[in-house]
Amino acid sequence: MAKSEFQMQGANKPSIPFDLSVDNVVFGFDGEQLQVLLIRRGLPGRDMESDRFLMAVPGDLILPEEGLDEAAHRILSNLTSLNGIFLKQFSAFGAPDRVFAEKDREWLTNFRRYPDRRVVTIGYYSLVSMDEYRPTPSSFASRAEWCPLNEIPTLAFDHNEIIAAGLEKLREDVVHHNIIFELLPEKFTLGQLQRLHEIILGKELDKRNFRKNVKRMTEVVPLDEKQEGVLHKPAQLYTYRKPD
Amino acid sequence: MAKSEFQMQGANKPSIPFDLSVDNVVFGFDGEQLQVLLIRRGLPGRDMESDRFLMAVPGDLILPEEGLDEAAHRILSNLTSLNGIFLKQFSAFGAPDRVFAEKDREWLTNFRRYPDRRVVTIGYYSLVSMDEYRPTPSSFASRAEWCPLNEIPTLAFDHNEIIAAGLEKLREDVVHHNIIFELLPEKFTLGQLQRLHEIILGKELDKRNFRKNVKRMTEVVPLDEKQEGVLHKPAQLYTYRKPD
DNA sequence: GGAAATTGGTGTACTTTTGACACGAAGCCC
DNA sequence: GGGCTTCGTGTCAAAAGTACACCAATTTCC
Repeated sequence: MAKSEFQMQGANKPSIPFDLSVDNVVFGFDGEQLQVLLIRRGLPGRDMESDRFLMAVPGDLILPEEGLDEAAHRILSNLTSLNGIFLKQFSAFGAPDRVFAEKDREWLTNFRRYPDRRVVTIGYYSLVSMDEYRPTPSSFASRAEWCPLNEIPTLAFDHNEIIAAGLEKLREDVVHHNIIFELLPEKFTLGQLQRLHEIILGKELDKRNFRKNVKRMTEVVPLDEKQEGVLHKPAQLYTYRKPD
Repeated sequence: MAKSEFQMQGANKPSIPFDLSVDNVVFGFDGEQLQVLLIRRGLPGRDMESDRFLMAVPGDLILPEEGLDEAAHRILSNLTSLNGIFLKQFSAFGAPDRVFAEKDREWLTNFRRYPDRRVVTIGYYSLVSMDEYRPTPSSFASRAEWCPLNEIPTLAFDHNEIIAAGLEKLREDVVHHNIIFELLPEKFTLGQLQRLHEIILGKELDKRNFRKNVKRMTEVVPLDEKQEGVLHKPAQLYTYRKPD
């Protein structure tokens, strides 16, 4: 029927196809500060010392037959060996020139089959406790390292922007979705919980008021255990029980 | 350099390219209920009565050189003549088979150059006052109509899901981002504002408490005007002044 | 064994916000 | 003028938020 009429109207001009990718902003917490998981691109065991390519958030192209969430998990697992962690889609990034800066050209031509293709990426963020998940690089990651939020260098593509947007979304979600517990070890102290809130929200909180509020949350339950191996009074340990 | 090595590792398997689209969930409010803008697909002035194709949310493929937000505005404008309205990206939808249901096959083969291509779509939602924006169909929309939220038929692709997800996001944003004023005419009464909240949130609110809260919002300012042409006591009109 | 250093853990008084609740006023229609 | 409809207002009690200071438990160092 009217195919040609519609083509004239712009309904299907796109002839240059898109590539689609996923980028994972993984936040980690070590009890002190908030960090982001970055990879150094290269070959594992070979380009360990190379800084020829910019660091990046772990991300890659989506395969033709996988869903978005599925891709995010696979790619994170491929590059960093982190499996089964919480990942949440937060935004798509699609500026037409987002991968075409000069700084990214060499990498693209070496590592992508179609280096001139526009790439739209779906951003996911994640939270993990740094104690419980140790990333180890593989695939095209020669290294996978935690980097403190305020020491992030210039990254590949628009990854600095993506991290900023992920952090903003994280802040929103922490307040409204109890998402913060994904970032803590299974057993945690109220001190850790409070420090984490303070770091994510970027402001200090009153200890007594904070604890008053936590005690009102029935999901946070005290354990029969205390902290060990610390150089001060050991704290009560708590855990988070997900509501049904 | 190592291109072939990486290809072996799956870094760039995708050979089937993706198409990328935008879908706009436009919510409208008429003072009574919440509606969604749907298009009937066909040729304007020709397929007016045809129900051969399912209705859909206004969406289309992104052009090779336009940004995502840009695409969303262009497409909405093309299909419905709605210009310059608030649009906010809320989620990407990328199930591998999302456009391949039987119900959608005929349309795809007629209207898309590559009907077998996987299509990932970026969802945007929008709010408009139905008084101020009257959609008129064009491009491949033969009609553009408001449809009450609870009367939405089975739509094309996964558009029913997209609307549901958009509504959920809208609910979140209404509470935290003063987004609700995009949906009201420039001048509105507190009664309208309250009804709109009630409809979006799906619960009743106490009138006096509601007004107490609104009066604490400095962005909502009373005008020197009253409602006219209503068959009861006319209400004070207010307007919303965006903060800097 | 005692002092210093460090973080853990607790309660009270005040202010602000939330939530429940009922009735007269203003305008239209007849 | 009576009936209908929506507008517009205040109070009280309960809950939540905020500001604030000290002793306790443990390790380390002497």
